[in-house]
This record gives sequence, C-alpha cells and structure tokens, in this order.
Amino acid sequence: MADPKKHASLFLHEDSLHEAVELLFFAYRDFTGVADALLAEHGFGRAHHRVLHFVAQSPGLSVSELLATLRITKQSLSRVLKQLVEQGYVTSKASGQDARRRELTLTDKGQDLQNRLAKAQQDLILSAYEQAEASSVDGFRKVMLGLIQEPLDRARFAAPAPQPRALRSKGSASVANRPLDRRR
Amino acid sequence: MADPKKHASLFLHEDSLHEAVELLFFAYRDFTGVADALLAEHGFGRAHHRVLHFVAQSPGLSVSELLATLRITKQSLSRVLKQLVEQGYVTSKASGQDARRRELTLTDKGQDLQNRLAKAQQDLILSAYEQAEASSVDGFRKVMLGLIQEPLDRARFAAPAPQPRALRSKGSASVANRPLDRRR
DNA sequence: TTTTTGGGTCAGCCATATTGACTTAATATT
DNA sequence: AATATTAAGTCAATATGGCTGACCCAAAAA
Repeated sequence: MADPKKHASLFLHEDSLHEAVELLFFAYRDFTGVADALLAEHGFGRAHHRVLHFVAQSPGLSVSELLATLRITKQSLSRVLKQLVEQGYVTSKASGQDARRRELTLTDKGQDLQNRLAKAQQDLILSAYEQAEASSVDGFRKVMLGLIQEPLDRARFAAPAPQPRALRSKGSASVANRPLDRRR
Repeated sequence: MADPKKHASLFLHEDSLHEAVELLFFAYRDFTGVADALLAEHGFGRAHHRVLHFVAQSPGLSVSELLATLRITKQSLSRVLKQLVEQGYVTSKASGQDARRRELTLTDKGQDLQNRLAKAQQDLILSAYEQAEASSVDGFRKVMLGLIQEPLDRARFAAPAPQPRALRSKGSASVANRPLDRRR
C-alpha cells in the first residue's frame, strides 16, 4: 500500500490472492500427507512429528522453548512428549546450568525416524523445485517469509540476499544449528 | 533428477529444503491463524471455514464433490455442514437434474462471513506479496503448485505461462468460477 | 425389478487441542 | 534465611474434528 507503483502491479494479480489461499490449502495438505503414513507405522501423529522436527533442529532445547515454538499448551505437549520419551525417541535430561530446565535431544532411534520423515517431505519439496524454474525458489522463499507474522519466528530464517560476509561461517551453518531465541 | 544440470544447481540449495519445511510450518500456522478469531466469534472452527470457502468458490457443488475436495468422510462433514445449514449460512437444495444430489450454496449471511474470512487471509497474502518483489509471486505460485500431489487438485489452477488463447474467456474467468471436476 | 448411487444418520472411538488447578524442585529476590 | 518466581509435570474436564462400521431412504440406472 505504501508504494502506489508496487500496488498497481499487484492489482493485476488480485485473483491470485484468492488462488494463493487455495494453493496454501492444497500444498499444505499434501506436504503433511507424505509423512503421515510413516508416522502411522509408529503409532504417531503430526504432533509427534513437530516435536521430532524441532528437537532435531535445536538439540538441547527446553520444554518451554518448544512450547513457544509450537504454540500449544504444556498439557498438550506433555502427552506426546511423554510417549516419545517413554518409547525411546527423545531424551530429557536436566540442564547443568539450571537443573529445572530439561534439555531435549533425539536418541539415535529418534534421529532415524526424524531423518526418514524429513526425507519424505524434502523429496516432495525437491520435486516441486525441479518442476519450477530455479528462480522460483527464491520467490517462494520470500513470499513464505512474508506470511510469517511472528517476528521471532521470522528471525529464524537468515536474510537471503544481503548476506554480510562476516556472518557466514565456514561450514554450512544454516539456521538448523542456531539455538532458538531464548528471550521471554 | 532427470536433468543432471538442473539437479546440480539445486544441490547448492540443499539447506533450503530443510528451510522450506519450516517455512511451510510457520507460514501455514499464521495463515490459518488470521481467520481463527473471526471463526471463534461465530462458534466455528477451521472445518467450517473450509466448507464456506469451497461452497463459495463453486456454488451449487454437491456433497460428494465437497467430500472429495476436503478428503474427509461423510460423517465428519455432516457435523459441520449441518451446523452451517441449520444456522443459515449454507443452503442445501435438491438438484433439478438429479434429485438425489444436494446443491450447496451460501446464503447472504454465509457469503458475508466468507467474505470477511477471505479478506483476513488475503490481506496477509497481499502483505507478503508487497514485502517480496513482484517477480516472487510467480515463483511462489510455481513451487506451491509443484507441492500439490493430486493431479485433479492441481488441475484447479489454470496454467500460468503457456496460456492458449482459446481457453481464455472474456471475463476474469479464473479458477474460481470453473465447476469442480466431477470424475469419480 | 433390481442394483447402484447420493445423501443422511446413529454409535462409538481416537488424536489433539483447550482451561483451570495444583505440586514439586530449583533458582532468584528480598 | 525466608519468600517469590520459574520450569516442568500432573489431574480432571471439555471441545473439535477426524475416523470406522452399520444402517436407512429415495432416486436413478441397469
């Protein structure tokens, strides 16, 4: 709205706003769908998958950090987390610094399942990337980022275009290895 | 995988596969979130929203068509559909051609709610479009389309680049006005 | 006439979410 | 040292939105 020229060009795509609503519905339905069969084999659901994903990404994160990311209540998390811990997919050990905090990590068994779940979804994304042009990937990324409302969640994703060399470490230190935000 | 050159360029973006998984999670969470407050005011949930959306898009569609799109069972749909009909958001009348079929349409009340729900989500999408470059929208669209597994659902979206003139009618006959696929 | 189809319904189950209240242990504050 | 706050866990009750299985009815098709 701020830049009238920009808005004018977007006006041409007004139908595409409606279309985008459906694209999100169908794409997300199928994106989650590819992991469901695998989860069902283990008697798990999507809630378990989300826990595995975020624990895999930030090993050692605490229960309250996980709660903030998932945006569910402690009671809701406790049920699935308890199953994952009891069945040996996740370990929960008290922190050295603060013994109240429980640091969550995946066991080998948990990592193995998470790897297979991630592969199923990443294969789908790869095939979508292959069907589009290479330039589409960056556009996809920018629009998706714009859909994320919560600034803290948006901050999880490194800036794409303007990358100060100082911030790029040698390894592929993507967002995957950065600790979650610990601010209250 | 078929084209090794293409794959090589995608290889550079391997981290982006992992990133895309999270983008989908957060973007979809916030995308659905903007409609939730409005739905809650009416005592409805996302299931009601989906019915309103698809009935609005294809007025007169049948129950079985809606079931196929939503991929839920008749029993699951019946609960929410019954509420929507009883509370005067949706009408269900027997078809002239085939009296077994019930043709679903929105009442003015239903259309009004659907308009407000759509606006909330479309405002979010517009703001995401504005934050990205204009070229990003097409990339977003192509990748999202590639994520849709079901060919019938993918066919809902008109081809973007190669548009045979014969298929383009005069009005803005977007996907919104095309009847749903009636194949089994 | 018989079968199939579209739609509806009853009954029960499961997964995932919610709120509210409470406990425990550890850390922080005063 | 006493008190408050925090992180985590738990119990109980409730809601939503899925599911299966078993039916029924009426209309259309075979």
